[in-house]
Amino acid sequence: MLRISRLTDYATVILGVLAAEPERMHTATAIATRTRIGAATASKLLKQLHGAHLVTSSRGLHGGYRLARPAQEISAAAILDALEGPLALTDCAAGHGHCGIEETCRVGRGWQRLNLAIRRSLADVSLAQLAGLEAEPAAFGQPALKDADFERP
Amino acid sequence: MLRISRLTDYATVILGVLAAEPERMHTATAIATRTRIGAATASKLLKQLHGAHLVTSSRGLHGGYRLARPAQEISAAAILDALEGPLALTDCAAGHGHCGIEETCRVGRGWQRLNLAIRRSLADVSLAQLAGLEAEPAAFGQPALKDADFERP
DNA sequence: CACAATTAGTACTAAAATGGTCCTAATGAA
DNA sequence: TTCATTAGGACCATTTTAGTACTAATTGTG
Repeated sequence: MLRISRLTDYATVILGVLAAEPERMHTATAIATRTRIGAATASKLLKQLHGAHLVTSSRGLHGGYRLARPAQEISAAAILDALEGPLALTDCAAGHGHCGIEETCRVGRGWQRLNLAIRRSLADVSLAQLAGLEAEPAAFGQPALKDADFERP
Repeated sequence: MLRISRLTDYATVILGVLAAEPERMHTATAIATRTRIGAATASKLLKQLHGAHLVTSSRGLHGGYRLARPAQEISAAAILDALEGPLALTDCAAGHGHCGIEETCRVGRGWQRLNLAIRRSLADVSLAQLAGLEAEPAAFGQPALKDADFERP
């Protein structure tokens, strides 16, 4: 029910560990033991995060992973995108049209707007905040839902 | 990826049909043919919606379903709740503690806050808006994310 | 009353996503 | 060279999701 997958949750935990010591290299197994996530799973996640350019890697002895940029500059939306692909509340919202269902388009547009609103919320939260590393609350308070979202064309 | 299930989408379409003619009774099969959703599926969904008190039903000849309250008073959150249970972005957010994973609690709290923000967005959108029945945009613009959400205790 | 239309409830099945593991290759520092 | 390490697959078990089917209960109408 509108939940992120467990793997995405894990990934956030992993990123949190990396964010706590951004300068050091962290091996996949070290992270795995530290977070108590299965080694193979942690490794897979790190690979995905690397593919999404959220972490950098280096192989060989003394290799490992590191955050690609400061935790303040990694948004929850970016993490979601990396792990679960672009946010799309519904099939219709994902594009391709062709719902085959009458009236869906009307409803579908509604979901798409909600989509946008949620995405804004996600974009406004950084890894630093998610992981509880931020000392002070960031400059929030922008409406996630804007009037324009529900104006009729 | 943070998507509602297809059935929930269907349910919204069905509710949209009911909302378009709130005074009439609509039989499950009529709705099914009108929306091109499978009859058995539509019927199952209507039963669920009835269980959640979003529609009222009456059996027998000339029976059918009807919206339980005006479309303006049915929120997207209520629909989500009816079809997919209470919103919980992560397992941890759903309660029961015992993540077994170190550090998760810190991260988990972050997700919970996002949870709240998203839920606010969902609560602020009515079926009437989702289905495109609202003549004018509602009084939106309240921040879905509030500063307080990310203040550290 | 008897019938037909209609919802209620439950059980079942097929398909897809999810979570997790394992293996082999490539890499790079000591 | 050697060994710790990431890269990239393939693979499988489990759960969730979507959809169907069947039977019972209810109620207006002739």
